[in-house]
Amino acid sequence: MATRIQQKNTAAILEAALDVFSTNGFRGSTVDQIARAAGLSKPNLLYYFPSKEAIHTALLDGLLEAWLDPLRALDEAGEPLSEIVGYVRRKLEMSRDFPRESRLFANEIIQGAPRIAPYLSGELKTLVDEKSRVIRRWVADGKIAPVDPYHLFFSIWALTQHYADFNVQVHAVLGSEDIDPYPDAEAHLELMFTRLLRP
Amino acid sequence: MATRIQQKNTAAILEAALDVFSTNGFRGSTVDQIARAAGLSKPNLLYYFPSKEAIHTALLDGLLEAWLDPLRALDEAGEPLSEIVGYVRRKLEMSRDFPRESRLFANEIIQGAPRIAPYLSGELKTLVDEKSRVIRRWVADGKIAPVDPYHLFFSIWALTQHYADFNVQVHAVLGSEDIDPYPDAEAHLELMFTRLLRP
Amino acid sequence: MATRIQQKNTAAILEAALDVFSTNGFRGSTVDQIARAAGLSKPNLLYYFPSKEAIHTALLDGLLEAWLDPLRALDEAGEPLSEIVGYVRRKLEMSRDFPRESRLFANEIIQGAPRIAPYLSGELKTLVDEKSRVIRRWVADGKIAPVDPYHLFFSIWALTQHYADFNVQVHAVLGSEDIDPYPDAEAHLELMFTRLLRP
Amino acid sequence: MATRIQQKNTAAILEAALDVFSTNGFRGSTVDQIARAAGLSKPNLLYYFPSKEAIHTALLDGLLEAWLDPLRALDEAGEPLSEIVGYVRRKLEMSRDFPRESRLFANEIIQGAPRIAPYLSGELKTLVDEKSRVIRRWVADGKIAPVDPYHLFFSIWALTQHYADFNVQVHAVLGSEDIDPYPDAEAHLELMFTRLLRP
DNA sequence: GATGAATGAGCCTTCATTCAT
DNA sequence: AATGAATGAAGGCTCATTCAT
Repeated sequence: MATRIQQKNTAAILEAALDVFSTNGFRGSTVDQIARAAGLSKPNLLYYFPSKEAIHTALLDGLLEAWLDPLRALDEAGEPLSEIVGYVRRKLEMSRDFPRESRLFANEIIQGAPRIAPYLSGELKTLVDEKSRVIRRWVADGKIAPVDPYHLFFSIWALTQHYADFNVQVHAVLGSEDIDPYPDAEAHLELMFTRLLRP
Repeated sequence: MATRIQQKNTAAILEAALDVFSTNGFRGSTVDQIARAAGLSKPNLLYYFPSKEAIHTALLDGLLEAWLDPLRALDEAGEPLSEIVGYVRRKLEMSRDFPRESRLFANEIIQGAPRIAPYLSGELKTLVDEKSRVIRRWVADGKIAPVDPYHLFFSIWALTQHYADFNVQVHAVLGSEDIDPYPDAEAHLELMFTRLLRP
Repeated sequence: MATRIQQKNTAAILEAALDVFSTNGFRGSTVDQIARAAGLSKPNLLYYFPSKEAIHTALLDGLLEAWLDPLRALDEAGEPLSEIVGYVRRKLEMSRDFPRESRLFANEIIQGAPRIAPYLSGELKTLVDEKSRVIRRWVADGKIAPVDPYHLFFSIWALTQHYADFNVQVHAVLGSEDIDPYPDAEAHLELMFTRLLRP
Repeated sequence: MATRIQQKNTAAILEAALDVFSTNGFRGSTVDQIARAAGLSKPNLLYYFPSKEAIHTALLDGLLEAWLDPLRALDEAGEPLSEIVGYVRRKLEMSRDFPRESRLFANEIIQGAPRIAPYLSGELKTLVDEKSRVIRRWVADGKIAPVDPYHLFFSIWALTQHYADFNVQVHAVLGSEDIDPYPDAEAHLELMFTRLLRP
């Protein structure tokens, strides 16, 4: 059972590591950076996690655990269009509220998914296949316009995660750090998917 | 004036570096890796480029130079919808034909654009602003449905680059390395933007 | 006065340390290994012994104390040949019953005796010199064949300790872990020294 | 093909490493020590050998290669007693001329032979078994006194290597660093084996 | 007596870069 | 134009020891 201090420090480390890993990638990050950000000495940090890799793994594990929740919530029994738009909205909220997690994930994928390949073709694919069947049924039933479910999901992921992963570019184009792009993004994405899918 | 050998080696280095940097990121790549991939010794490589950073910069400079071409080609005088869909198609082709360049760019942006921030708020923003005015005019003229030009561009970038940057995930979901996602992707994206923009 | 627990823990530490030091050497052993083997936490172990070095010293002190007993027992008044063969037998029994102690000692000597040099040229040499005089007297009296006492002792130590120190090699050559080499060893050594010394 | 400098530095490293490893054991030795002893910087040393382990392995490989030569030379066709005494003499010469190699080997064996166990039950045992058959034949033919060949070899190894491995103790007992124990040792060992084996 | 927490020093190794040829 | 040799500066990790409770 973890003591108070353990909980506090473990949390501080993961928080710091998320910051560091998500902006610098795994190899670009140093244990020292993380330790400093967590307010610990390097050996003290390694007292809680056996290695740099272990911290990264812990972070990814925690992330992947929650990563699919928005998709899981897509309900076959619901109204098709609003179910899908709801999924888009939830994904966009995740980008807004957990941009570092999104970048951590993006870093992994772009670099060839060395650590999470099994997850992609395992859990992820299984769930996507399951929900794809739902989409196909809705299409077959004429409840939404015909669409390739896989590419539908790719669209949703691409469009929502973009606001987290490419956030620097988004702000550069919008012309200011202070503009919150999410309200407009939400309206825009809702429009896109509504137009695409309305039967 | 560059000799034949100089040209050949410089090209080999940039080709090798693109491979290495795009999959490992800047810090994750070593000069040794690049030298080996280029078939040169490490000191010889550094005879052509003064530093690791310089190779990376050269690569980015070359990339950014061409990066905006598809957007530049968007012609105010053309037919609005097919101009935009044409832009989407060109960007998607770039993802298909130059996925490493796309990942190189993505790596930079995700990591906070330390080296290309000026480009983003300079050249890029200028061009985007210019083309945004075109979009707005088309909207004002009733030639396309109302849309926020910035978020329109974000959509195009997100959707097209996704197939290059997240290619590992795309293939994992599709279930095979051998499937070419681009034909379906093109149809899907064309549909999306047509539905979105048709007045 | 040491409590029951103190005695128990001190003993457990020394027992564990003997195990660890004798197979890994001083530098090759870690306090953690010893603590784990003793069933104690690291700080608790250091409550009983102030340092790693102190444990090692305690072990060596205890060992050296008993190390010379077999030689001390060599009795001038006894029958020369059987006195010497008796000494050989006792040393061989020590190898059989206390192989770890033998390896601890061997490790020290091989590495230049950094910690026990004084003992070697002190206690050990004094006793060896004393017993050498006995041997020389027996030779002079024609009770055993002429032999250099120093090299006689070297022979005895080398031959008997070999079965403890090189035990891995002995078993590899004999072809099995399960063979007990000591009965044959004893016969062999008795033969060697009898043949050597019989007048 | 190795250049002049390579040969020189590789040799210097192995020489230095032999010194350091044979007195401190593997774990007790640091790359820094070896580098300093070889007159190189630490990274420069690692330019020649990829790791500390590799240096150690190179040393052991070279050693084991030559380690069995004296035994291989034991000739079935020769005069039995002088063949065996000749073997003893050659082993003793190796102790005198290559004491560090002997201690390197001893360190390995005492610590459980983690790196050379295969050698012991492979090459070594094979050769020992072969030569044991020779010994047994000589015994059967009445050319030497009955003796267990395995324990005969153990005796030879123990007695000869002792002068290298326990050399500190030998000198402490003899009372001076300046005494050369080998002449007396040779006479003593010759006597031992002659008495033991003369039919 | 005992333990969770912490750390300074050190160790092996990597790497971008420089030097000499 | 090319390469073998060399190095300073880090980086990940270990470890004996100390601190606080």
